[in-house]
Amino acid sequence: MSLKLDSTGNTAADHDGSVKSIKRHLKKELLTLKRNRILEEATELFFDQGYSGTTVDEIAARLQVTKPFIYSYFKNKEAILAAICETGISEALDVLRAVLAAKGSYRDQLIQTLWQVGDMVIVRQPCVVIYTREMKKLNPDDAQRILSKRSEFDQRIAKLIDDGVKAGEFAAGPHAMDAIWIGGLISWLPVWYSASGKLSKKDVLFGLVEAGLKLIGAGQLTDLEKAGLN
Amino acid sequence: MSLKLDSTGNTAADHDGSVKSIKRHLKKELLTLKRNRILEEATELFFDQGYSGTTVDEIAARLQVTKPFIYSYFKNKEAILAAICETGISEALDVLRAVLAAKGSYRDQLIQTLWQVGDMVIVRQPCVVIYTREMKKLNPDDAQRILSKRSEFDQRIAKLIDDGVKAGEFAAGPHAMDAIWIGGLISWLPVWYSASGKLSKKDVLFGLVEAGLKLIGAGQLTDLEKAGLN
DNA sequence: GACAAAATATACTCAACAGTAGATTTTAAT
DNA sequence: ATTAAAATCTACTGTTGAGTATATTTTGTC
Repeated sequence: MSLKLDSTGNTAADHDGSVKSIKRHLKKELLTLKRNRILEEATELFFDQGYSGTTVDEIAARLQVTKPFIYSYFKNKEAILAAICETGISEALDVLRAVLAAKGSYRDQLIQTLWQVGDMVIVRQPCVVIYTREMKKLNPDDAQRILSKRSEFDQRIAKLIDDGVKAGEFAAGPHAMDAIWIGGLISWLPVWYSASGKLSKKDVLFGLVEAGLKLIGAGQLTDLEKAGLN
Repeated sequence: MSLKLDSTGNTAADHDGSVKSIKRHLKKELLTLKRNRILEEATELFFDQGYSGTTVDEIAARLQVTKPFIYSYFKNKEAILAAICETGISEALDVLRAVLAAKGSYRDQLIQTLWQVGDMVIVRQPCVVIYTREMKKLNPDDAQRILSKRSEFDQRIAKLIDDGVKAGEFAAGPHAMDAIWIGGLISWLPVWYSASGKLSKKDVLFGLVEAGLKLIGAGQLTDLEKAGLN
């Protein structure tokens, strides 16, 4: 039958015979909703069973739908994987851009970056884990596109550190690898988070920010700064 | 034809018609050698392409051998995976036991543990990575056996910390999670190591030891201690 | 309510791959 | 040299799963 949508039901409908444009709009929304539901279920399955260990039929079954349905939204199985992998990177990049666009000291920008991106990574944990695990199974085009976003991320962090050093906010010294280390810290957050199992998201994020600051020699997190993070 | 052995050739043969027991012995050695070569190639392939992404025929081809050959050494594909996964844990446990058996202060034992186990983990990188990636594909029996070794590892570390605290060598306080954190540090070493790509094994190991010491509040690594590590 | 178009399902194809039965070669001892 | 046993291969089976051609249902429009 029809695709199993979110538990929110959404029986809502503006029933008057209103203009086409509205209907078109609704339709488009429906399409992306369905696409997203496919990605949600696929993400959960890939996360639990791995990419190769998951069949397209399984994804379909979860949605109470059949295989060709999936194939009308994605060219092939690998396209689903690519979409999932891209989600994590894209959102991280969006968050980073937003943080860097806001004004503030470099120190503040770094703190915010770690906190916000860290938060996003924890929330999108499965995407990030799937990406690191299954990267090698992407076709070259997808791999390239995603990798270039990943590079932009690293470069922006490197520039932030560089600017901060020039402005005298961070300790001078060789920072060549720091951006990579910070990227690493963030990437491995999901593992730390789920491995410990007991720490709250907030605690983990505070830990991340403090580690990041130590890494580039920007000192401890002050109580005031702590209070500013929610 | 015959199994492609190590590049060392090994045409050596004590040619005299010596006693059976020697021949028997040689034969047994050959068997384990072959088994190990299968594991070596499988490890490389699983590491690069994942477990599901690797066929038994591929493993056979690498050894210039056929599939039934493999199946005469392993019950099935999953048994190969289990053997690989077990290698990492078993060797880590061996190293840990040896370190803990040697006398020395608790502080020294911790330093040695981190250094030696860390070294082993870097060397056996692929096994460790494969284990963390493919764990879920093991059958319950294998998973249980391996997990119990993993537990013994964690418990011994926990005990080391505990003893060290009681002896006043480590800072008192809640250490409930520290063993897990240390286990985590060690587990993620391969990723840090290969991700950075530029750091030497030694540098990474020094970093590990220092992180471990900080974690349990045992202070910095002294120059003397550094000198003692090779 | 009829009809075109869109959405979704049924029922298949084809290839890849784990695992095996039985033939063939190699080894080692007499 | 002969022969039994061990080692290894050839050639197969059965299944699974990605991807698709075609039928059916649903939706929207007149």
